[in-house]
Amino acid sequence: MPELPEVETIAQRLRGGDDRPSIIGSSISGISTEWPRHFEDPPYEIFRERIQGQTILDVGRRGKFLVIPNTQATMLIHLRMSGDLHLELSGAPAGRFDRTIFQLDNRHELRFSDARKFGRIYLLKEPEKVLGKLGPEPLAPDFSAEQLKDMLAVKKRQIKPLLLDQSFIAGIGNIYADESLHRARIHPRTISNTLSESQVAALHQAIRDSLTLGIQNNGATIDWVYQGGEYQNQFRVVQRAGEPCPVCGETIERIVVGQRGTYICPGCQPEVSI
DNA sequence: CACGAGACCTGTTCGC
DNA sequence: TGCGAACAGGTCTCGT
Repeated sequence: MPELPEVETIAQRLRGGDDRPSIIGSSISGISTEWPRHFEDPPYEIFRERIQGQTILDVGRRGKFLVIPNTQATMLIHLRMSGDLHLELSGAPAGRFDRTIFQLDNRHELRFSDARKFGRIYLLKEPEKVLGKLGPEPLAPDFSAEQLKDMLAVKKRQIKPLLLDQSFIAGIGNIYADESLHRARIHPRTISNTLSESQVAALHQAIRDSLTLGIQNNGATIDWVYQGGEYQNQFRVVQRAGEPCPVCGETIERIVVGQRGTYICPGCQPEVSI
């Protein structure tokens, strides 16, 4: 489910306000899991001991990680493909895929729902050990087209898989990569260091626009996994194979790039022959 | 360094 | 209706 806008939406929801309870300020009284492999570092039994009694101080986001500092350390949660986090009253009926549950001292539970069990949880004194491997935040005010140009220039990779590389730039996933490349009129197989300066500027703008729109729409709901987002209604190419491109009218195609399903408009995004 | 294949998991949807 | 194949918003590791 989650790319940057979806994770940002979840972080905002967990911060509460607006009739919604917050996890900030509550303490974790216990945890339970049916999938101990959620716990990457430290392993479950140690995690369980260390998290006991910790007070949650904040909920933030870095790339696709939820960043949850507490009294003694920082918890990181990565939702991978099918994860979701939601706050429920203790005793509320369990969801089908609720696999790890944090009991809070405010009569609520933080539930990690994860159909495919790919999600991972960390509790680290030094979260930079994990977060430090991430590339820049695409929505940071100081992330400039100039910086992107320099980053692209030193790589010789297909642009789409490069955008999906979290050490290159953080937070972009399959959907926002496709939407961004369509907005920027760039074919996903274009080699990064062959992009013109104007293409790079367009890509920079397109990435920020699509991510911002995603956040403004509470993310995208595509299938049964994640609910509550509306951005899917504004997709230009994703999941629209066979439909006319909203920009030029050509028929949208689904291809495969870097082993990922990829949507393009062949009119707007001509493949550059090398 | 760059890339493809295969793993990790389970659920839904598609095609015959 | 039934059944296997294909597909899914992510990332890691291995081999070339």
